Order: sequence, then structure tokens, then C-alpha cells
Amino acid sequence: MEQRLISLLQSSPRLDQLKQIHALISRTCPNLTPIFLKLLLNQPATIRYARQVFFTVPSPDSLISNSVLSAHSKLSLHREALEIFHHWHRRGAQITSFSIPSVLKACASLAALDAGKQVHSIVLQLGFFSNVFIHTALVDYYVKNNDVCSAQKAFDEIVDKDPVPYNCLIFGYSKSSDVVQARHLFDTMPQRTASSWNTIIACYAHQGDFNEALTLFERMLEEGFQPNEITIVVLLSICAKVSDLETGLKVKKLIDGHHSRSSLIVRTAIIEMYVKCGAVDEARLEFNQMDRRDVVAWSAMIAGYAQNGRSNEALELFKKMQSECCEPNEVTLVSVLSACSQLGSTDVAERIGTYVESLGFTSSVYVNSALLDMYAKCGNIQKARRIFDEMSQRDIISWNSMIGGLAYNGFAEDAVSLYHEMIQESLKPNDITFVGLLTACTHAGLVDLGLKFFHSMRSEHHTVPKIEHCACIVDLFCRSGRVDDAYRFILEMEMKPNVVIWGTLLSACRIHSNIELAKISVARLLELEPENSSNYVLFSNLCAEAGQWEEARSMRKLMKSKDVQKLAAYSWIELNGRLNKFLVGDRSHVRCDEIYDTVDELNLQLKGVHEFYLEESI
DNA sequence: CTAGGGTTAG
Repeated sequence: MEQRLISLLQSSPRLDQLKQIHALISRTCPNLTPIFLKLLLNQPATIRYARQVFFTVPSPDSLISNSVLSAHSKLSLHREALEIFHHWHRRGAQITSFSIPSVLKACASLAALDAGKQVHSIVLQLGFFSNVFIHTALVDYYVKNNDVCSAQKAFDEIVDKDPVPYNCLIFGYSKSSDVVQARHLFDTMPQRTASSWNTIIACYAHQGDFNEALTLFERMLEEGFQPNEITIVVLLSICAKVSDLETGLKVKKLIDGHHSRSSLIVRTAIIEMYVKCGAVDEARLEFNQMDRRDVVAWSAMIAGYAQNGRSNEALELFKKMQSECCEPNEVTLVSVLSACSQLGSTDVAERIGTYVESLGFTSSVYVNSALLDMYAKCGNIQKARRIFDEMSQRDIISWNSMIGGLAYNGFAEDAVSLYHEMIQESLKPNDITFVGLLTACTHAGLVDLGLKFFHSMRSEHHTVPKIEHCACIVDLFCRSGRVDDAYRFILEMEMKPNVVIWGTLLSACRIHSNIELAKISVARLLELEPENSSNYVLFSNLCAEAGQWEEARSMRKLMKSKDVQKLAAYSWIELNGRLNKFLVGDRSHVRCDEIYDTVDELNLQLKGVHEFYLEESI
């Protein structure tokens, strides 16, 4: 009978068949009910029915009750687990020490604070003092509720501690950023497991102390611990954050033997490691080799393309994801939007924007900020503003995107007044806020206001200006023709000027024909990036325009001697969703004659407009 | 029949 029952249940019966089997058992051999129930618990498909059967059992013993409870807990059916426990508790059934951990796990996952406290008091009433399992579950419960104090108290109750409660509490201290306590527990625990190492390594990684994390990993290997999947994932994510491809590959080697079996998460972490090290093509190879991909894997790869400036490939992959019926989540959409914002195409922005808006992530601050950022960067400032105004919640990044968006689109005054609104709402500006503000001032020629904002960073907002803020100030002086002030500012800067700063000055020197400063800037630029052709070309053109032919020729010579290749620059225009690229003297387009005629005509018209304004001003 | 650590983002 029992064998037949097993084979019947394994043939994935329908609900009506299950009912028949159940009826048969209750009529002919009720003593088989517990076995029947246990078999139902084994499969997620039949656990619902198991619950119904359990509720009909007149007085279930604690063994079967605990099995029902733990089966639900294992499948993360926490709500149902709590329901079972309440039902059972009401009937006055005997609660054993085995019942408690599953219930506490359910309370922790549901963030059911009151229920958890009740269970704790039941624990005290029933006198389960110093039971390792129960108190470990209590430590875990309090850690998950961010109450590390109560967790420590529950921990202290345990007389004979194995590594598990230590690991739980170390994680608790890690979550509350108390590295000292975490490390103390780790150092003093009598014996460790691989999980102990994983927890402490992850703790340092969360703190941003990647060196200590890597040192501990080496010690872990030295002491003969076998890294598991979680160790690998933690390490790969560290390598991703510090862009350390060399260590990343070493870690990857550790699992290369049984690579085919490695989990989705490990493979996603490998993709992420490659992506953050700039090795996008290697990431794609890894991605292609996956036999199964979830939304996280797709998102990681799409984000990888987006972050490495390969927007078209990001969008192509998103299309493929949709064709394989994988539903995008917020993270996917944010990456897709970020790819679009780099393309700068109004058509694509319109299409993807409308699509994203139709999906109903209306309350997501993340998605909305990415949306408004994209609209702004693609020139649709009205839509960007509409999204911003309609947002029910905004964080610093939403404000920054809007301020920056207004700034880049030339609405300097709106950017500045939005900043004041932000201050009114008592939000703290960060360094990105100031990049937006300074950009606004640059575009509008508001030199004094820009300098005021720059100085207020330190004095009022306790943020230290970074090199990008200094670059904004240099640009601010340069655009208003004050190249000498720009140079003076560079000399007084606390940090070493970079290529952006010297490049800005050099370009300004060409416009304002300042050969002396141009010489200084180009010298710095050739030190910093001898391979960049535009510096040589810019300087030599500048000299030629000023009539200094000898200087111009020698710079061309220098460029040639260093074998610097000049990159062909092209301009492009998007028409009816198609991208058309043009090189200098390009005749490849089928209608190039018409195109050149039109360009000539436009030039004439522009000259006419220019002359008209000249006459007007006289 | 009981417990812990991990991946994607503006």
C-alpha cells in the first residue's frame, strides 16, 4: 500500500485525484495519514493540499506538526507557517523546542515584530533556556530586526556555542557597521567554518575596506578552508568594486574545475566582475555560456554595456531579453534608460520613455530619476520636468538629475531656483548637485555666482570640492574670456590639474589667441596623454592662425615622430529613426549632392542672419 | 522535524 501511495504521488496527481487518494486512506487505513502528509510536504506542488489535510487531523502529534511547519519554512511560505503555528497554539497543542526556529524565521522574514516578541515570551514561559537551536534562531531573529543588543543578549544565553550563533551575531554587528565587535567575535570564537570567513570578509567589504577583506581571504586559504560559492561571490564583487581583474581571474580559477555546475549567482558575479573591470566582451562570453538566465543576469549584462558606453548593444540585448520573455524589473529599466540617455536620440528616448511609463513603475524613485535624466539628456526638458513634478517621492539623485538637466539645456536660472527649492526642503546638496549648478553658471556666463557656489561648498555645505568642480571653474573663466584668471586658478588648486582642465584652457587659448598660455597647457597635456592626437592638432592650428608657422610645423613633426594617429571625427544626424554619419569630404551617401547643396544654402542663410544682426546692432 | 553568509541600478 505504502509503495503504491508513493508511486501515485510521484506521478504528479491532479487535485481531484489527490482527494480520491486521501478519501481512500481515511476510509481504509487512517494510520497511513502521517505518511501521506509527509509525501505531500515533499513537493511544492502539493504543499497547499498538505496544509488542508493537516487542519483536518483531529490531534496531530508534535512530530507531524513540526514537519508541516518546517516544510513551509523551507519553501519560504512564512505567512502560512505563522498561520499553522497560531492554529496549533490555539488548540493548545504541545509546542516543542523543534517548533520555535521555523516560527522565528517566519517572524523575521515578515518583519512581524510583535509576533516575534510573543514567540520569545513563549520560549521563556516554556523554559527553553540555553537551547542552542532556539537561541540561535533568536539571535538571527533580532539581527534581522536590526536589534543587535537583543541579539547579543540571546547569544549570551547560549552555554555551549557552536559556530552558527557566532556567525549570526558577527553578521549582526556587520549590519550595524560595528566592525570592531564583529572582528572581536571572529577572533575569539573557538572554531570557525567557511561561513565565518565569508561573514567577516563581507563585513569588511561593506565597510569599503577591500584590502582587509582580501587579506582575510588569503588567510582563509592558508588555514585550509575550502571557499564555497558564497566566498567566490563575495570576492568577485570585491574585485568588481576595486576593478582588480587579476585577482578576479584568480578567484574565478578556484571554481573553474566545476564551473559547469556553478550557480546563476556565481555566473552573474563573474559577469559583474568583468564588466566593472571594463572587460565587457569577456562578460558577454560568460553570459552566452549560461544555460539559464534570470532577470538579474540580464540586467547585469545590459548595465555592463550601458556603463561601458556601448548603448546600442545594451538596447539590442534588452530586445533579446524581451524576446525570451524575461520580465524586466526596475534595475533592468534603469540600465536601459541610462543607455538611452547616452545615445541622446530623441526618437529612442520617446519610444523607450513611453514604454517604461506604461509599465507602471510610477512610484519608483529609481526609475523616475532615470526617466527624467534620460529625457533631459535627450533634450526633452519639458517631459523631464513633468516626470519630476509628478514624482511623489524624490531623493537627492532626483533633484540632481533635474538641476543638471536644466543646466545642460541652458536653463541656468531654473536650475539655480530649483536648487534653492531643494535647500528649502532641507535636503543636503552633494558634490553632484554642485557640478550641475556650476555647469548652469558656465553656460549662462554667471562667473560671480559660480564662484559663490564653489566657495559655499566648503563653507556652508561641508563638502570638499573635487577636481570636476575645479574643471567647472576653469571652464567658467575660460568661456567668459578670462583665460589668465583660469590659469591663476589652476596654479592655486589643491590637486594636480588633469587633462580636462588643461584641455579646457588650451581650447580657450585658441579662441582667445593666447599663445603663451597655450604653450604651457600643451606641455602639460603632452606629459599626461602623449597619445591624444587632438592636443597636437589643436596647438598647431592655433599657432598657424597666429602666424607662427615654425611652431605649427614642429608640433606636426613631433606628432608624426611619436606616431600618433589622428582619429577621424564624424558628425551624425538621426532621421526617421536612422543614424546617418558624415566624415570630412564624405561622398558615400546616395544623395550626397543634394546634401552638400543644402549645406551650402544653409551657410548662406546663416551668413545673412549674421549680417542682419550686425546691421541691427549698428 | 531545528540555524548563518552572496549577484543587478539613477
